[in-house]
Amino acid sequence: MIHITFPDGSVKTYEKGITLAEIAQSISPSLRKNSVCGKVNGTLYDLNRPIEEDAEIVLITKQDPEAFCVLNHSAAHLLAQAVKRLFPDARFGVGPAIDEGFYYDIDAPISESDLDRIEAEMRKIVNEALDVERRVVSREEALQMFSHDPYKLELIHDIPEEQEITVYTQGEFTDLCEGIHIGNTKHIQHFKLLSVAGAYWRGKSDNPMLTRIYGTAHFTKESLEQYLKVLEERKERDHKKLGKDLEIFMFHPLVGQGLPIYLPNGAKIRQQIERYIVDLEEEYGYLHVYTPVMGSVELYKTSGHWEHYREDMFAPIEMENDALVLRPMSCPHHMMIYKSKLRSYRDLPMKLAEQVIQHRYEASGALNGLERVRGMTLTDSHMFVRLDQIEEVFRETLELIHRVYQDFGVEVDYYRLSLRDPDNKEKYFDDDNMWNQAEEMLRRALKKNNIEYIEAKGEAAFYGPKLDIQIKTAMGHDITLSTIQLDFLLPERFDLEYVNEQGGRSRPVVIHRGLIGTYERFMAYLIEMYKGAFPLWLAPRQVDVIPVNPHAHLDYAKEVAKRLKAHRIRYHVDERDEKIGYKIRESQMKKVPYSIVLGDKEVETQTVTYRRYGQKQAVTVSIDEFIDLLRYEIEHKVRHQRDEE
RNA sequence: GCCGACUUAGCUCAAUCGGUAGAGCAACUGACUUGUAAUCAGUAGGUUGCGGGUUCAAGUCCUGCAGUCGGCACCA
Repeated sequence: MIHITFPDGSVKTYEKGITLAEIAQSISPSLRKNSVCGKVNGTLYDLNRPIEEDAEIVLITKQDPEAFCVLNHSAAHLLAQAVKRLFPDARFGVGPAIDEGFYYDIDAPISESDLDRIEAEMRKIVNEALDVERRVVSREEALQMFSHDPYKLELIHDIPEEQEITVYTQGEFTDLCEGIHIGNTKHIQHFKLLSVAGAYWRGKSDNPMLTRIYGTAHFTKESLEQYLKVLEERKERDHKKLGKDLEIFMFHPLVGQGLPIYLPNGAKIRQQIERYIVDLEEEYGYLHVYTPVMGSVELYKTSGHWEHYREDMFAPIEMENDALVLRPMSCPHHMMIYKSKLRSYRDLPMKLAEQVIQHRYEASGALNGLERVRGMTLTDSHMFVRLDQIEEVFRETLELIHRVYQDFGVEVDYYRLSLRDPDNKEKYFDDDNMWNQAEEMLRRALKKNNIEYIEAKGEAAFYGPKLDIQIKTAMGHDITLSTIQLDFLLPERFDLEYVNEQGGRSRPVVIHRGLIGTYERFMAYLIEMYKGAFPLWLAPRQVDVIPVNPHAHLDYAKEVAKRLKAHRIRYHVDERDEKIGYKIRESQMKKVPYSIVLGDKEVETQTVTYRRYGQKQAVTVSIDEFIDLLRYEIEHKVRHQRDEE
C-alpha cells in the first residue's frame, strides 16, 4: 500500500501501482473525464502511469494551461502517425506543442494539398481509439527501434547518459518522447491542420530542411471554432491589407524590394508620430542632429560593424578616393559628433537624437510588409554618460519609454535582458571583463527599477548587452519595440574621452536607445493594434464634413470647415451629389473618426450633427462644443472603443 | 537565402476537361437633389506578373525569372 497526499492535505491509501486515472475515478467519474495528466511529487505523470511509492499528487484538468499543451503534443503524435501511414518513407524530426497549437517536422514530400487527406487519416486514428502507452527503454533498445530514422538517432545520441529514455506507443506507431500524453487517441476530437512550411533541422541553416506541418487542437468544438475565428480576424487586421485599403503605404517592384512608399495618409500619420517624438525628446533634454545617409567603409571598420554586419549592408559604392556605404545605423556618425570637440564631465550626459534614415540589406525571405524592410527610419539616440550616471539615465529612459507606451496604448509583453553567448567568440566582442561589468550594471539598474525580466543568451549586440522591451502584435508576432543598450566598446573604438574633475581624461559610456523602433515597424504595429481606426490625434483625416444637400448646404459646410481649419483639424468636405447613406458609409469604411452631417436643421441652429466612427448614434452640438470635443480628444490622445466590440 | 503556395481590370474575385477573358465595387458621363452603411442608367477599363516551350488552340499544361504571402534561418 502507498499513501497519496492530495493538494488539500488529505491523505488516502491505495494499492501500489495505482494510476492517476484510477485515483481520479475513485473520487468522481467526472473528475476522471476532466483530467488530462497530473503531477506526482512534482514530476509530470501520464494518467495511466503507475505510481510506485508514497506521493503528493496534483491532477491537471482541461481548464489548466498545461492541459492544452498536453493535448496539442498528443495531436502532434497523431499527425505523425497519420503521415507515417500515408507516407511510409517519412522520417521524423521533432513535434512539440506551441503557444497556439502544435507542429511536427517531417522529412517527406508533403504539400498543402495533402493536408486534407492527412487530417482524414488522423480522424480515422481517433476513431480507432488507440491507447497511448509510455515505456522506458534502454539506450541500445532505443537506437535499435529508430535505426531507420537518422533524425531520431541524432536526438537519442544527445540525451544525457543519466537521463531515462522513454517512448510512447499508439497502435503501430511509436515515437521517441518525454511526454506527457493524453491516454487515448479518442480524446483528440477537435483539431485542424493549418499550414505547411519549411524548417531547418534543429534550427541550423546548414542542416537539411524538413517540412513543418502546423495545426491546433482544442478540448471543445467551440474553443476550436473560436480560435479559427481569431485567425480570420487577424487576416482582417493585417497591416498589409489595411495599408492598402486605407491607402497608407505601398511597395512596387520597380522601386525596389523592401523599400516602402508612404502615401499621403501614411505620411500624415507618420508626421504626427514624428512631431510627438521629437517634442517629447526635446522635453527630456535630447539634442537633435542630422547626419548623412551614407558613411565611408572606413567609418564602419572603425566601429566594428563592417566586420560583423558586412553581409547585411548594401554593397559599397566605390568612388574616386573613397568607398561609401548606405549606412545601416547611425552610431558611428554620432560618435563623430561627440568627438568633434573636447568634452568636460560637466557636459555629460549628452543625449544625441535623430530620426535616422538607414538601409539594411535584409534577406529577401525576411521582408514582410512594413514590419521588416530594407529602407527605414529609426528613432535613434546615443547617450554619452559617465559611469556614475548610467543608472539615472537608464531610469529616465525607461520613464520616457513608458510614457510613449501610455500615449499610444502599447502593452509590454515582457522585458528581456539580452546577453551574449560567451561560447560564440565570433559574434561578440571578446572581452570578458567588459561584458561582465556591463551585464551586472544592467541587472542592477533593472532591479532598482523593479522591472521583472527574463535573461536571453545570444541576443546581445556585438558591442554590449541590452534591455529589449518585447511586444506582442495583434497578429501574434513577438517584436522588439524599444531597446536600451550598454556599450563600452564603441567609446573605446572611437577613443572617446572627457576631462574629469581631476583634470585627467576618462572614457564615457554610450547608451544606445531605440524608442519605438523604426517608424515602419511601429506603423505596422499601430495599424494592427488600432485595426486601422487611428485615434483622433493620429488620424490622417479627422472629420468628414457631409452636407445633406450639396447645393443647399454647401455654404454652411464650408463655414464649418473654415472653423475646423482654424483649429488645425484635418477635414474633408464631401461635395458629391450622393445620398447621405452613401457618404456616411464611405466615411465609416475609411475609418474617419468623425462624420458630421449638415442640413437645414444645423444651418438654422448653427450646430453640427456628428457620428463617431464605429458608433451608431448621432449627436447634435454647437460648432464650438464640437471643436472643444475634438481638441480635448486630440490633446489627451483618447483611444476609442467601437460599439460592436 | 531556404521550403511551400500564390500572381487575371485601380480593388475584391469568376472563367467546367486546354476551346470567343467575365462580374461587383471604384473611375468617367448623365439623370435624380438627397437626413446617417451602397439611387438609377450608360461609358471606358486586359499583352491574364515577365520570358520561353508543348499544342490546331494556353489564364488553364511544362519551364526559367521576378514579386508577394506563410514559415525557417537572419535581425546592429
